[in-house]
Amino acid sequence: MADTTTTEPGRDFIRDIVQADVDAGRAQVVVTRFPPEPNGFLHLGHAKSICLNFGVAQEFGGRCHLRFDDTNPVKEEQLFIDAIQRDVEWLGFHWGEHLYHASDYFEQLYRWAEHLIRSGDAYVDDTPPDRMRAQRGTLTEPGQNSPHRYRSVEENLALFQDMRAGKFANGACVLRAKIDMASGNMNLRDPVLYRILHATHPRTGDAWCIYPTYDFAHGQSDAIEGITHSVCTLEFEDHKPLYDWLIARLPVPARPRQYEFARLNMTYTVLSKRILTGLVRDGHVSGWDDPRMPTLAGIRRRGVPATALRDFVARVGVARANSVVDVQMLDAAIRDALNPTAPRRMAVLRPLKLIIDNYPEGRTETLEAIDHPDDPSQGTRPISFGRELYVEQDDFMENPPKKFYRLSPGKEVRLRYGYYVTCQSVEKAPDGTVVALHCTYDPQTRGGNAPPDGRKVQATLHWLAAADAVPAEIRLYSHLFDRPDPGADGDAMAHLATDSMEVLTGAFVEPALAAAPVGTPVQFERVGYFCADPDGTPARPVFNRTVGLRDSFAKVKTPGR
RNA sequence: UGGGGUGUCGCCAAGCGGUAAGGCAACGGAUUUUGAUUCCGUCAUACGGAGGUUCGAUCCCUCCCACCCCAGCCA
Repeated sequence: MADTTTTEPGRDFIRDIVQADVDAGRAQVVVTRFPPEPNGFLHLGHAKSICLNFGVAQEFGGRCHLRFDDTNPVKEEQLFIDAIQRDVEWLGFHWGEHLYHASDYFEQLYRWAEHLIRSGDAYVDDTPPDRMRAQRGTLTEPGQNSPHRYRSVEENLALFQDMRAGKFANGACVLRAKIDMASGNMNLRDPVLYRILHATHPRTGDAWCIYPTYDFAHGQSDAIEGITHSVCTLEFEDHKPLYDWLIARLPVPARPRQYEFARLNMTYTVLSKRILTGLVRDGHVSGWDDPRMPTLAGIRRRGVPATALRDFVARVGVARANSVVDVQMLDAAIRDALNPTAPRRMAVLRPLKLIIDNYPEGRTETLEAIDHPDDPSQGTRPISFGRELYVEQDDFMENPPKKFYRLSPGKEVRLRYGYYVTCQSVEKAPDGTVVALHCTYDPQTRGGNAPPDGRKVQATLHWLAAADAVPAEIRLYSHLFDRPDPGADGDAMAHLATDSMEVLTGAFVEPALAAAPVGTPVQFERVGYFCADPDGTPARPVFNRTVGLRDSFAKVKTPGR
């Protein structure tokens, strides 16, 4: 079970900063953290952050904490807390003893809030939300001070205690930092530090009815844990002055620093928790782990190994420029991870009966197939051959165009590990559809070897003996959205693809695949990488297509594009 | 004349004053019992634009342009 990163971590500006801090002695041990809010499942964007935070800690011999940023009980659930832990571990990272929750610090944060009140840096404001918004000003106009900005310390302390004691309804008042209502940075216009939320928290239950905001919880939690490098995405850049403002005024045990990098965006994909939540809620997908979802759970179920994801993230790199990564980069990383190890098997997705007229009726024989062309140590397996076989519908054309190498009337091809066969005639249904191919085989080509006369064929096809092929359901997935930039016009849902999943119910696979363990990758020769889905049974396995093989013939079929 | 960022090949991305890495994609060609893999080769006189400093600038300065983020008691 080799589960090591295949691509060495690249160098990036974050690692340069950490290196410089280590070299200059500013950081004895490097401590980072991955701080998800448990309000949904982790997706590819989180994978980038996880690989960065855990990766940096690993490379510098430090540690990375998993910390749940659970400061908003109305959106958070235990279900998500569990899923997040499962996904981080699956990705290959371990927090050891360092599992934390912002909610672990609620009491400490409360005391620090009082500290701010005592130093005159925070006040309780009972201005109604809409009025507060008006007073905040706009991007180009300064805000106005709240009439409650200069309450006495005693009054603020009493009010804040009353907030905690549950004497007020939701929204009745908040605790605000007293900074600068005219600041060009909106985050400094007396930001809210605490709000009243009479809601049950997944961990603290009903112990609290006031909760710290992200701004008040995050930096202080970092400080408590001794985080040296607090790495987050670009949109928090404007929060850094506030982060620093709070750290500077509170008796915190450490002085963490925040650094920002660009979040991951990918073509034909949406990495917005809001939209992903909607897809699940409205039943557009089967769940958070639907194989089409860009969630780690979905990607895992699709059959993508964690190594591929780590490699992908390494290939993408870390920078500060907003960018959109081509999904094909992910596909390439997946193929590169799977190709060297995935055992080869044969499966016919859209079967077409092939009858070998000169093959003795009732006879069957056992042939030998190689499990991996580049890795002899994987060995071989027996496969059965008979008079009636299945081949892929795509591998036959009655009137083939110029560069079609596969079967057509009069054409000879090789059946992989089988024999050379030549198509002699076509059997059609009354409506004209081809129902079977009648062929002859050359007994001298057993195993697929060239005959004594050295005759060559242009194509080698995969096939299955009709006698023991196992019926299977195969699910082919493609992009959930039908345009490269689904969110560009602000309505991603309008670009939900209608054909993102194709279910093939009449497929067949090798007998050995009936018992394929769920999630284990296998290559269906000439088709792609697949893995068994938990929906299947030994009698009727279900396979997910992880990713197709590169197909240069597709370009011949549909040039341009 | 709000604040904060970013602009290097079709897509990512190195580069940190000395004359444009790498990956993906694409395109040739070789090998091939997967039109796969592998292997060889091609693919930025050019770094958003205009000035300037310098022997020399993608890297420094000035101005301009474009795009992204911020007006939640979300994170």
